[in-house]
Amino acid sequence: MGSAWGISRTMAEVHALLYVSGDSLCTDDVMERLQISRGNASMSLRALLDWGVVSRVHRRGDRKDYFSAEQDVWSIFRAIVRERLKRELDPLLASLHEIRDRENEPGRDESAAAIDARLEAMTDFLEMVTAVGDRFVSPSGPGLRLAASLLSAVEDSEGGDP
Amino acid sequence: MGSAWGISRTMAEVHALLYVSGDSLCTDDVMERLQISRGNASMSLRALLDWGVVSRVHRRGDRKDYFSAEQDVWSIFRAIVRERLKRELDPLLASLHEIRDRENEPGRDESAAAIDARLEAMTDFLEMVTAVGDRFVSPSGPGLRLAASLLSAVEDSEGGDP
DNA sequence: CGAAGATTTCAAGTATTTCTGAAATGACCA
DNA sequence: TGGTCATTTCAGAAATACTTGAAATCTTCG
Repeated sequence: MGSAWGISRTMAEVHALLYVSGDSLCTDDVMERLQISRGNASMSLRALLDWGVVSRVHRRGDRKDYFSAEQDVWSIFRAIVRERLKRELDPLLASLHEIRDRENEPGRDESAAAIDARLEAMTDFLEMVTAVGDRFVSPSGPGLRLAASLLSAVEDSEGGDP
Repeated sequence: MGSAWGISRTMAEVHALLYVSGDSLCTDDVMERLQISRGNASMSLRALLDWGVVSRVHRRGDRKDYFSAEQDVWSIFRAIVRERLKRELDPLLASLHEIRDRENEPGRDESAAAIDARLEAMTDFLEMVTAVGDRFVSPSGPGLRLAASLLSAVEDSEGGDP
């Protein structure tokens, strides 16, 4: 699956394998199917666990760990959005806040005020995006699904080309 | 600005410089401010033009090209979403279609059918996401802004913790 | 047309990320 | 408790991605 998902190629391959196969596979299965090293398989699986799109499964009478991928595409999508919001927006907002706090000191002239205005426009916007995103990404509630219904409704009601 | 935007660090820096400064700057300004090579500056600016978040400005009586960043945060966001949909979802969907076309040949057994079902679930989902995304990313129409109003309304009407 | 100045391209170098494989750690059972 | 098998870690190797700088190309003006 696309390598440009904000995750490494191998991680994407491992997820694709688990999702498509539908089964739970153990580390050795993954290594063999994808021809990757044990360490790589282990790290990729752990990362997928952290993303919440893969879960560990124990088989009775077997000491190995097995892994299976979440099968609901909505859950997968939510997990991906959640993780990417966290990784991409949060650090950016943190930096913007830091800058804002630092800026309230010296002799402020006209152009500094204009700069601040632009930074604030960006900050406010990203805070709004984060707030909306968090709402739909939260594990409980109608969340993203409801959002999509609304968006689809808008799409349908707009008719053809204007 | 965050380096994890799906674009390179330098490109992000160039955009941040142009956005924050508010002015139009020429290649040499960018090189000097960010201490980067001419080639790098040129390539980054071109990429930003491709993304549609920076535009070329000509000053009469001056042969140099000047560049200025889009100032409307909504437009910036739309451009980023548009480009990322194109780069991340489109290739993925293309692969899925290719697989689907290839799969309709040999002796199909039970597990092959199950695999196809999963691939189709994913394909359908991504097509839906693309369709909704395209609608809101399209240059004309209320687009994303309307979407956000709707999403905000939902957010507000949900009240506090259930 | 030709010179001057600006931009783009690209091979080579540098930096960053990812992968490997073996050693260390952990888990279970007799 | 010690042995066996599975998992995790991590330093170095390999693969990617980014940057540079100079040559090639393009544009404008005299």
